Amino acid sequence: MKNKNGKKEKYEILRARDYKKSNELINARGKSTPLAQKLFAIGLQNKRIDETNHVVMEMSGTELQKIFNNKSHNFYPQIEKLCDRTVAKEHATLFDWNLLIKNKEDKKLEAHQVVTDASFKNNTLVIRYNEFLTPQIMRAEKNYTLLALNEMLCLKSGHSITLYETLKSAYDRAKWENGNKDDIYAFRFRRTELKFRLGIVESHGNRIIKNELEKDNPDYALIENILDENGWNKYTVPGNFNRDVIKKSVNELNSKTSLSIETEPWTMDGKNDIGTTFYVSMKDKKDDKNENVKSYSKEEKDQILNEVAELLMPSYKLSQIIEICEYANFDKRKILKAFEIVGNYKGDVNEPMALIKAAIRDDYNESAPIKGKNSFNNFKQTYNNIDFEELENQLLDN
DNA sequence: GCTAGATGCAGCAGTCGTGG
DNA sequence: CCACGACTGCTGCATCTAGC
Repeated sequence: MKNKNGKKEKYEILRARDYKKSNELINARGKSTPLAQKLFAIGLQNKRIDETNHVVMEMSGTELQKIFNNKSHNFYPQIEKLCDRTVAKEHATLFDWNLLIKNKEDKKLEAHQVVTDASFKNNTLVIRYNEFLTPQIMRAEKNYTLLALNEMLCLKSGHSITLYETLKSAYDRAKWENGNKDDIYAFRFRRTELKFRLGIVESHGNRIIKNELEKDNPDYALIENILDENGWNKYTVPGNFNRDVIKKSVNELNSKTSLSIETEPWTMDGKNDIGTTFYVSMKDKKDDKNENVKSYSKEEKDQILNEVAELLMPSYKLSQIIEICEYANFDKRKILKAFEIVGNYKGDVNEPMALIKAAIRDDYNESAPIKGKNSFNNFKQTYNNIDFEELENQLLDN
């Protein structure tokens, strides 16, 4: 956790960041590994476009090892394997990450390989993404979902990561449609649709399946039959799917993220359940505060204070750091994020303490550099940046 | 001293089955 | 519906080793 000088390193700040993912990418069906998804989210912090209009992300192996808190000497070979096209087929690589995306014009499903090139040399991981993703990644300021990197990185299951992004995206949209009101929103998914989204089943290039998926209301019973006939289906017993995928992921999300989720089987005509209804809300910030006050002992508070002080002294006085820690109820994520915002602030900061406190109070959610004082509250505008035409198209799609 | 490769072990994730 | 377990493959981690 600490380098030889006893200082906290910048990956701690990195973990406190958010990442943006375009809703189209979130809603795509496809298969990937948790590691590939995490690398993608981390790489978003340091992306560029190369001369051939491909997005390239570069990450140092040492940093990655720290972000993943993996001290294993087997870490580097793992990354190398991820980049190796020639490894055995059962070993997942970055190149196995495929997405099925609906073309906006003709609504045809297009299969895309997400990563076109990856290498791990000289302790640097370089990932080059398919050109079709360039606008998705670089122009994600419209119609995107803001996701917390630290929440995502601590999720172990790949299903949990996909479900987290899917439900957070759906929640933000519902919230925007309802005048930015925090509430409990319900989302229904057919089981087969979830299997595709989570990459549990694939179309295997089957024409009938692809045709159905292109429709506005696919015949999921037909798709399921084809999957069964060809032995491609998984979780043929609905209860097993609910138990091993839905329940497991929802438990993980409830315990590790800001989402609060309850589920209910979706039954049709009183017959056996055909899917799941998710009731999603954001955990109450007030409750969080109270929990934090209760859950941090004096020793834990001292520990957090020490960690924050190591990072921020001598730029800030100890008295200021104590003041901020107490103001944030020792919520390390909020504290680091707030100090980072002030660090990124381009204009004059007359009263940094006031700015930090405001960031903590509003749980400020935008990690991009702030251009002017008036934009300080612009996290609220996040939901106003949605492209109306896109949204309409998506609503028609569903 | 630092970085990285090899190996073995424990535990976990994903999938599926059984029995109550 | 639930609890539990079997099985497979992967992950995390400690330890030892080797090269620079």
